[in-house]
Amino acid sequence: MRADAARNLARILDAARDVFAERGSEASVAEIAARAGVGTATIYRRFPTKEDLLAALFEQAVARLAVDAAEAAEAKDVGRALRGFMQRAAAAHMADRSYCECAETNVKLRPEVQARFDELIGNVDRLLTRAKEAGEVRADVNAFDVPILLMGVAQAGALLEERVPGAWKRYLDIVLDGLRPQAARPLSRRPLTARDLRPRA
Amino acid sequence: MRADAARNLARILDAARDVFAERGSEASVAEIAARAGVGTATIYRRFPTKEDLLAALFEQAVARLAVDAAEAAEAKDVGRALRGFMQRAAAAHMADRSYCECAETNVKLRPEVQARFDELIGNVDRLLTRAKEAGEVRADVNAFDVPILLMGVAQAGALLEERVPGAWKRYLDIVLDGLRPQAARPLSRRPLTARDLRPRA
Amino acid sequence: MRADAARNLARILDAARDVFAERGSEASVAEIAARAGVGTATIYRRFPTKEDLLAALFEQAVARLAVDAAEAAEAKDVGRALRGFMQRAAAAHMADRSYCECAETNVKLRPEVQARFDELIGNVDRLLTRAKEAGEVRADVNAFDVPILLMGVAQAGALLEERVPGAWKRYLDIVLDGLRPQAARPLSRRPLTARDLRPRA
Amino acid sequence: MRADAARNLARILDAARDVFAERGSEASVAEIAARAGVGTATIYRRFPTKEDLLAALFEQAVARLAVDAAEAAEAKDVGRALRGFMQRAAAAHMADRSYCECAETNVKLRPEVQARFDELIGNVDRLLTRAKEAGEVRADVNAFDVPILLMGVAQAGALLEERVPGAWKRYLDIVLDGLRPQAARPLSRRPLTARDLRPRA
DNA sequence: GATGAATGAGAATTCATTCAT
DNA sequence: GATGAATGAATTCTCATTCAT
Repeated sequence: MRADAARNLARILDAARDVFAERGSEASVAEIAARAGVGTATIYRRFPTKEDLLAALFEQAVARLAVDAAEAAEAKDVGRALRGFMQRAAAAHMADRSYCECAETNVKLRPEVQARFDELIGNVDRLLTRAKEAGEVRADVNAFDVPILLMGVAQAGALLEERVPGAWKRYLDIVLDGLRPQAARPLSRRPLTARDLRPRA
Repeated sequence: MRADAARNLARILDAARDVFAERGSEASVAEIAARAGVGTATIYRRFPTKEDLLAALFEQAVARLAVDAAEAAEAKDVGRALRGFMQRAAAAHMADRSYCECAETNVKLRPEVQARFDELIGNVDRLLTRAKEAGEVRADVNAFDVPILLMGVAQAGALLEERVPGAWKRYLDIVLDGLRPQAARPLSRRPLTARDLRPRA
Repeated sequence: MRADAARNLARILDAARDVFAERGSEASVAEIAARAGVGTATIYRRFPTKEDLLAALFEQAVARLAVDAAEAAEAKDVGRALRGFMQRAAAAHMADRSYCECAETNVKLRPEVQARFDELIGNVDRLLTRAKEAGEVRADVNAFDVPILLMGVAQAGALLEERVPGAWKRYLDIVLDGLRPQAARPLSRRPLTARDLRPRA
Repeated sequence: MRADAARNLARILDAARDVFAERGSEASVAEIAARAGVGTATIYRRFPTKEDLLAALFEQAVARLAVDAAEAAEAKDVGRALRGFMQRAAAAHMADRSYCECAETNVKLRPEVQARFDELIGNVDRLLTRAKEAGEVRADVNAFDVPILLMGVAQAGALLEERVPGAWKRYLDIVLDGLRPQAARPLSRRPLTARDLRPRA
């Protein structure tokens, strides 16, 4: 039954992704089970807690961002690559209502999520370093700023998405301009460090 | 009994403001009633629905922003006034967990809220127009962009507030720099119009 | 609605007493609600937790024992009074399947239950002291031994009750004989003290 | 495969013994399977029902008591032997949280358990007869009383075990004194007979 | 007019048992 | 013969809203 089990797991993850994306993280496990065509207990076999399920999906999402950032960091035109990365990332945030909700909760403190997040930060750091060297990005921002700003763009965009689909792109543009050196004024607050985002820090 | 009733209403609104600010819009009506020292039914007499209560508070909050924007629009140093307004507004967003939640729901579509929002937009428009004339703000943004951007800053800041209090100020700085003409690139999306935010539009 | 509420509370307590007595403490709140003719939420309004409900009933039961012990302590024939008290107490244990279950759990650690238990112990102590003076009870037992022994008799009796109703009386007789001085051998363990039964002791 | 199957059965029984002893009869089959290193279905192949598994273990436990009683019945110092048997038996009850729970349910009515129980009763009867002849035990008790009293001691002891380990020994002492002739008063209930404990009797 | 008691609908989670591989 | 995946039924608890006093 390895095959069937794997298929069921995939159906659960797919269903959960869809349902959480549509309804947010408060969607009920029953709805996911119904969409996946399994009983709720089947979900609880794989994921002892609803939060575990959310964490698994969130981890995957962060991992996808990390991969994308890694590719962007290698691109020839680094300014273009940075913008492309942030556009794709923001679009991914927008497509999943639960993404930002997970980032708000302690889901983000789970070690497996932290590991992916560290990868993401590392890759973004490489991307950003090159972008600074190319004069595309102001010197006083760091990799931690990027996911924060993306979250803000996505949340603001979510307010409008139903009525003005894609409006978030406008706000991403403004934020990207804010990252350019040309308009930079001194920032009133220090950049974040890894310590700031660690549990109990 | 007019006096008692009015006092009760005030206590309800105060309690609801506190509770929703602390716990978010999912706080229970019972908790608000307890904090206000009234029965739950007393709340339901004034506000047929929990959402009606949220809307009343949201309306007040938007009204306060409108007043602040009006004052800012008259200030001598318009650049400084804009930044000051946005800092106070973002701080207000941060202080009330329910604020952004209301903006996400259809609370924002209620006519009384719309009226306040129109005032806010009008005042921000005056502020922004002067700021553009002073060369402080790029020409391609409009008043609708401001509350959107504030919401994004506040939501991003909320992610960090517990661990890095005040971090939102850093992100507001970046957004403010993004609004300056110096780094402006063409925006990929048109600005919003009043029609975009009307019900059924 | 004071009257109705009080009536409902009484019905809840009566129903809970019956259901827990019959089915034990694992009976479902739903069954109690059904028997009481109320919704489950009504029960949760009065008793935030199922355990709170159990504790309230347990407290009442201990209180009844305490009253009975107080009366017994005043009786003329102290030996007869002791036996009478223990018979009635054991009968009460037998009539309520949840009684011993509560004594096993941390329900017994609740302060309100502790207070009743302290009363019980105090009254039993008076009863026992007089019984010792009258030569009816061995000197090396104390008041804490009494509820323990009663529990044992009741639990043993419960095994038989369905098939041999009242068999517990036989075992109570044997225990009562064990408390008499005539057959006393040194006890291998020290008596309990109040400290032993306190939380964290 | 005979060997593997036998090994699995042994592992299941060992694991079940441990788990039920620690957690009581409400421990989940899944936990036992995990501890045994087998799948749950393997358990269900051997034991169609969780209760069948409990019964098998209970049968073994009763059998061990029967053996111990047989040895005690042959001992030179019969009073000492009786006390020793009851101490060991009570200790065994204490060490297995599920033991008394099984005795409470209809597990005890299964024929295989009955057979073991009959052995136990027979051996205890021999032990008791000799003890009566030696003047160590009152004449009006019989073998059926012994397991009942042990159960009572164990259940009472269980209430205290966590806080006052070994306290049960004190209560066993009292019960043993109650079995001595010196303090015997007439018992208010007749002794049990084999018929009382038969199914449907 | 105010109160707070009552409730129905639903949420997460658990577990003995069955079934497909 | 063994496995572990699947599940239905049950359980505790929550909350917005209505209703009787």
